[in-house]
Amino acid sequence: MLTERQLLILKVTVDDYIQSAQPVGSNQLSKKPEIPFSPATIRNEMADLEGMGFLEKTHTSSGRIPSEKGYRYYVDHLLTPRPLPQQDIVQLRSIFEEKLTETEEVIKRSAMILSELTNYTSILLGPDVRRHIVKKLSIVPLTQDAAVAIIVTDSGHVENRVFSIPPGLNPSDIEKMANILNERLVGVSLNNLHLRLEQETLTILKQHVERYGELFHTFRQAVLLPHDDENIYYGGKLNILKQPDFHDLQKIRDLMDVMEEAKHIPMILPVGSQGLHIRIGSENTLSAMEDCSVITVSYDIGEEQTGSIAIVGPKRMDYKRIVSILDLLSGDLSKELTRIFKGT
Amino acid sequence: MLTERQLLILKVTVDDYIQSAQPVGSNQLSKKPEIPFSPATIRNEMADLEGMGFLEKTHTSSGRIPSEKGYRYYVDHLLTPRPLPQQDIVQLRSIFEEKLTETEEVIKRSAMILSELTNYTSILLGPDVRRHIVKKLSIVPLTQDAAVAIIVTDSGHVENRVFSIPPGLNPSDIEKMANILNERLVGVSLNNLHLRLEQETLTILKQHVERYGELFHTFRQAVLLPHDDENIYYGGKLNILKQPDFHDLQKIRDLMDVMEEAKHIPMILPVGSQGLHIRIGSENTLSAMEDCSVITVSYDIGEEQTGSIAIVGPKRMDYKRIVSILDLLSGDLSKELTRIFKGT
DNA sequence: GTTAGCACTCTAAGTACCCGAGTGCTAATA
DNA sequence: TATTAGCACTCGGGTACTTAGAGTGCTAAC
Repeated sequence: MLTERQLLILKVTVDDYIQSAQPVGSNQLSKKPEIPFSPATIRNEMADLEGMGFLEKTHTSSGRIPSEKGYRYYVDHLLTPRPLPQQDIVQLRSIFEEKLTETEEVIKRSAMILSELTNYTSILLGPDVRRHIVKKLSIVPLTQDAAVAIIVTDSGHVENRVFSIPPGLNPSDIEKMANILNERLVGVSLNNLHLRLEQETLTILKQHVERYGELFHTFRQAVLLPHDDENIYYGGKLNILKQPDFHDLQKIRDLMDVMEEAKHIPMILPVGSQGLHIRIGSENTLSAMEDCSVITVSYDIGEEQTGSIAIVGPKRMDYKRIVSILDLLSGDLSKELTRIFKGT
Repeated sequence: MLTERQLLILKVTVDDYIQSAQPVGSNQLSKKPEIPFSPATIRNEMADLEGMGFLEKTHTSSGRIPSEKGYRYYVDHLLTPRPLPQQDIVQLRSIFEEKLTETEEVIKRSAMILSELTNYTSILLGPDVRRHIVKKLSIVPLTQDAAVAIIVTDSGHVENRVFSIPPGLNPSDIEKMANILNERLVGVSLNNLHLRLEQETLTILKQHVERYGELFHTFRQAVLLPHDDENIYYGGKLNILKQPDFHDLQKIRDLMDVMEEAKHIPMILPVGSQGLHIRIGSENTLSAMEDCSVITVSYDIGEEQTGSIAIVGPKRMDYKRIVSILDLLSGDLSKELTRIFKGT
């Protein structure tokens, strides 16, 4: 459908615009060594490309900029991932320099380095805590009527929440309850915790603990409240302000707002999907992101768990570079986190 | 030094500018009901006030805006705190609507409501975790060579960190160590933890635990790494983008950068000081904040602990309102958090 | 002491103008 | 027939000029 020459011109146009942020004209292009045609020829081809919807003009006599369709074609067919410069690789690997022992620390660091390296905003999603397995459960009394419940998972993650104790309860009952819970709930995933709580544990509690009802109720409440935003990590939130593509303060505000809101995260990062994905402009479901492109990639922890990484930038994003970076990081991160998780 | 009339004109000028963000002219002022003088008289007085450095002009024939000295005089002598509208009080008190059991939750909620109510950015500092008292200490083994150390404090705060276990260590030694640590360290403040660790605990460990050296070292490392940024809470970080006073993207970036950086927080929030403080423009130590005013207030938790609240906005900030809000919140927060802390 | 009047100043908005980069089309060229 | 040179045309952005309006400082009258 597209001739060789059109492909070449499309590619160079997109590359140039990504680099310069300025509409690309035929004269400019003709000066490039890889383009041996005259400006007039280029004009003809560009007109065709515009007719087919790959390029656009900002006004009647301006150079061309890629349309969303143009970007889409570019990333689908014209992206030749070049190897990352050694310096970038070094910086990226510096994430793992000091052997960190906590998944969380590694992910935090990744978010930071990633944003430094790309100048865009990075969003990392940690492994789904709800699939972790309970390793230990304790209840530590604080005062007469409050205690803190602590759940340690196999990944080293610690969930804790304060809950109130019904007044006048026998302290030994709390201990009893903790023991029973430990016996019954170790080995269960956080996901299934509330199910198990109600099924098995309740009947046993009934037999051993006085006034189990109130205690159980308030404990259950505490344990179930989900901290859904606690495994989202950001890097370079302010990098948006660096992009010349964003000047409208209102739009910047909307964009930053949307990104920080935990409930929007599933719309940005496709939680389930494997591999690398690119969403350009209006391909994003959120209207505040219609001027952005998002590149996402998943990574693995052990055999079962996954997390994901997103880079949010302008449509005029350096796709080549970001894809290379995310490819590399996804692999490295999988290895490192699997190592930590398995405790090698 | 200043005549009654000058005081009145200064006050009304500042009030008007705070409200409108536009330079205030003599005609405008003369139309206000509280100002019974002619524009010419006002011009004369304003010229005097400018001569004394309380007012400024943006250009030769513009109206006046307050200088920093003008704001300073205004907040020191002309601030007549009017009672807060009922609606604001209701919204503010909604923080405590659902009886939250955790200090952290209450502070988070305060930060949010505060930013909604003021349209500025709020920064809240929780009580200094290092003064909390160890209530319980556990070590939960995760894998062959990693365990998580958990410290519960009297406030219900839970610190946890993964540390690595020297290979080939006898698991029972870890248990022994946990027991010894618990015996010796419960009741000690986090502040003194490392001191006690080295003094008392070490000698006892020596006697009971084989290869205590490595284990102790890696545990100590884990426990001491301070998470200094974990008790800073923000509300309305993006409110800066709403202010007409801020249009320079570079300055906005610098400002947001500075505020997010935990190490700058002591410069913004005077940690030790009691009561309410206002810092205007260049009175702030950080140059990125030279166009901002910061109002801070402290609050108490129990008899010993304190936290602080800061509101960051433009110099043209609604001082009256913010002072009233912070006054009220500081009291309410002290009461509520003391209640939670004491476990009443 | 206060105020009306007036000449003056400066900004912001509007208009006119030109320059340059870029285009589309036509006709000449290889 | 595909490519290119030539040319008229378009449009944004910069510069210069004008005008309206809000505000000032000063002087003289009240």
